[in-house]
Amino acid sequence: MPRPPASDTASRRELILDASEHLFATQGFASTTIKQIGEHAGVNSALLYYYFADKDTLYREMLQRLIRQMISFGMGALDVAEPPDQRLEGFVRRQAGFVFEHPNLPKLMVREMTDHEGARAEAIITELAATMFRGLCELIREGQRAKLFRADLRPEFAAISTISQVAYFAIARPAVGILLGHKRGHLPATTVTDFAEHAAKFALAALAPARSGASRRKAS
Amino acid sequence: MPRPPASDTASRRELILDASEHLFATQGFASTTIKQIGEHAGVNSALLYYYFADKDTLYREMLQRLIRQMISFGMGALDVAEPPDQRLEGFVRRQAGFVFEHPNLPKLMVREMTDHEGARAEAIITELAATMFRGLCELIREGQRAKLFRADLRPEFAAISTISQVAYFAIARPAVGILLGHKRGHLPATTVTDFAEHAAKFALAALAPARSGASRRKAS
DNA sequence: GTCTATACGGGGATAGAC
DNA sequence: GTCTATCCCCGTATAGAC
Repeated sequence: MPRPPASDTASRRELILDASEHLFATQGFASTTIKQIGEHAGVNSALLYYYFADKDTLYREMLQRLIRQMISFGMGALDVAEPPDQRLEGFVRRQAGFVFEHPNLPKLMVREMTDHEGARAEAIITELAATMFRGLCELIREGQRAKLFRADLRPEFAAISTISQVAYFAIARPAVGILLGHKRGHLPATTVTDFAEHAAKFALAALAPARSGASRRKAS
Repeated sequence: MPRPPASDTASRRELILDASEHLFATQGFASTTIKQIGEHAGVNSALLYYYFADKDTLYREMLQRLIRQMISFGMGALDVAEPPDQRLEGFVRRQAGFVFEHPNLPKLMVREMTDHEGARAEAIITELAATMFRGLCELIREGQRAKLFRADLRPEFAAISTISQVAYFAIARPAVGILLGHKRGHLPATTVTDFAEHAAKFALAALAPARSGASRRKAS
């Protein structure tokens, strides 16, 4: 029974995926070398070719693993029994939580877009469209039917605007720090949570009916 | 495709910058080779080393040229004699116009963020912060003082939320196409302009006072 | 399964002719 | 200023020992 040393519970394969996720995210596909990944994972670089056909296959498997995680996490905020406005607020918070706990995700997604026009991630994005994005659009439609949200916004566009705030903040984080007047690279942790709260509020305000008769609890 | 043989007007140097802008934006720094740039520019690749010290210097000069263009363009929407809400709407439209006419810009900015945490673009982003971003924040503050905008949003955060919509749409364009249910890569041109209009409306709705009636806000 | 050693090609950069 | 030719490193991927 081939058992790795007690120190690493994770299989070598998982270690390789972990290391490649980090390196591909921070350096990009082309700049990351097989040898670097092996070094980071603590295995010999030739071993990568035992588990994965080539560099590209390794990349795809890594990406798929990560996005699956995000989808299951994001759906958790949509599948709850709460009114649409609360669910939307919860979704934005949850999006922020995930993105800032997994900074690799926005980086990798963005690289996909710019490097290949999303070609390598098409299947995954389609999955995303059918689950999380569709759920968010439905939520907005539901709020519109309930007169909680204004009806003169296209739900899909409103969904993109909602998502975009936290997504952009995460992607452009280094620039955001500078824009907000901080020293390079060091954005206080409170700013991040503050912005998540702001983003939820901003989206809800934009969606609120022009005549603000509708119920706005939030008496905290 | 290579440019036509050196038309007298554009210097070889400019041709090289043009080609590198396109290639760095679409392929990234590491994946773009000196030889490709030379080919695209219609000059011999060794000539790049006559005009630029090395690949990195070429990259920086290219980036600086592009961002200067954007700043001067963006400021045009802020320096007009109109009420804040109209100026904000104009700004978003102009941002969209520039970004979709210069698709290289969002790609390069995003690469900067992910590749080097913005390190190579720090000076330029600082410039951006001091001009365009500051202008946008001022605009929002002015609207707040004039009671046109709600006062319980941090101007800097509201500015980021405003910018983020179009920026994210441009960055994630391939994914956005899929999310909206189109065939891969082919987002109708009308969708782009429609979204720009939506983004301006969304931001103005979010900034609109909750209800001008005398309801006093709780201090939070 | 995991390692050592190496082939093979490609890319950045330089020398030097014109 | 612009080109031809070339050096040399480094990265992917494979062969094969253990």
